[in-house]
Amino acid sequence: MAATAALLGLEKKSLREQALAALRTAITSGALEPGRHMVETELSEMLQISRGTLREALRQLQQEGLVSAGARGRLSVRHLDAKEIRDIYSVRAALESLAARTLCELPDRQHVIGSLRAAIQAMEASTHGTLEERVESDLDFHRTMCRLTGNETLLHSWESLEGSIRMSIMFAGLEKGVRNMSVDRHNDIVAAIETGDASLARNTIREHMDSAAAVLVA
Amino acid sequence: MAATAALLGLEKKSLREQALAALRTAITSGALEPGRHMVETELSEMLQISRGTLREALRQLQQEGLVSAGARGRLSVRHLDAKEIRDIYSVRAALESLAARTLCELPDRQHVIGSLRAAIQAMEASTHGTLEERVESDLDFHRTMCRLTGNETLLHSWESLEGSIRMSIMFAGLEKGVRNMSVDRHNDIVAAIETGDASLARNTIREHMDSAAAVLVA
DNA sequence: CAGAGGTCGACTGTTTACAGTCGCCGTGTT
DNA sequence: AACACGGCGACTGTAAACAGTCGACCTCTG
Repeated sequence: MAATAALLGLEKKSLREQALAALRTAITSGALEPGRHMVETELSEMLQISRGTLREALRQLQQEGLVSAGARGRLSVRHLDAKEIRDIYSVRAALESLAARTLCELPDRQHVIGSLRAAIQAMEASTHGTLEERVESDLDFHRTMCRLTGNETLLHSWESLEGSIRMSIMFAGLEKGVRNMSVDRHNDIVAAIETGDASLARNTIREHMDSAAAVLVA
Repeated sequence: MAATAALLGLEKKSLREQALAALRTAITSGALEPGRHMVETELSEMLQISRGTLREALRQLQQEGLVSAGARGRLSVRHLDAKEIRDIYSVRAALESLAARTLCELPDRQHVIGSLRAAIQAMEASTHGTLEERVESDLDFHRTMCRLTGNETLLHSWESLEGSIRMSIMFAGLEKGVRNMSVDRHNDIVAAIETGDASLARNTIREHMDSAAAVLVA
């Protein structure tokens, strides 16, 4: 059946989406170092796709803030300085505060709490995994939080920022980046949401983000 | 000199940017009604550009949430319901709260206050103008607020939301949309920022956004 | 009449080709 | 030696062509 492929995540993505994913990974993994000029012909050959298809992917990457435009449309991998990382985390904090607050106001939070605890368990499971895996499970938790609000716009805004967040972590070094990802902190967030105390949840998120940003730029 | 053209805003934009602007206007003005299927060949002919160029613009529009993808990559003009408008305004409130709070924490706010008052004067000047002009000057004020923070990520996130905001106003009807745009309310915001009281500024913004959303979905 | 199959038309996904522009570098001039 | 100039190469902007897919409608068959 058709749904099987969908359930298994095997639906064949368009070349554009594959290219987009590949480029995102290449940038956030550091394979394409910050500041590097991205030559369309070069990349299209590298990814084995046409320039037209590549350009569509680049537009999306640009919107996500992973590449920035220079003179005459020349694109290059974005370079983040300390201030930009702080700025990114400010916006991230604002969005996730909204998420936490929204979740606090839901009448029935049991399902939400369950999903979040499952995400935390996934983090625990990856504690002794690679740094990349730990980052991944951490971002999963936060993305899940945004998704559970049911606010598509919020989720979309967060996902638009996700690339920048990844770059921030990568830029500061994965070791540093992972330092903020304690299970305890995330349990605090879930606990705050469980109480339904919106301002407590908001403050918990904010502290989490502030300390994360502080560690990253240190 | 080359700078002259730049200063006058006369630099020739790429066809993609022109197309993007044209499509944005067409959608937010209602010329392309919500739900309408956007046929690439049709639009490229209408705009007198090639499909490749058009597709790049469409990718950006998609990222901004003005068009949504259906089956097999079919794009259609996004249709907003009441919940989505509330959701959009929740995110907007979160972003602008951050903006207001950030401005409150600036050591020297005189320049900021001046720019914001100028934006309000522009609103006053358009009080008896067309509805579109009033919406424009209102959005200018809020965009300016985000820009003055110096947080490029915040500005970018807000601008990504701008199209959705415009659609919300358009969808609810311009008459309704304009109802929130009193000069007084905006003076309150500036006054709050001037005092430097971050939580006051935040609450002022939130109330402004909440009532705006309430009027729009009423 | 119902249903299987087949053709057609409308789109999107993707590639290839062409045009314009800017920087670089060698050459010739003063 | 310094500088103006002109050809060359590298890229991006734009257009046009090709390929695949899905639904609609029509037809043939039982």
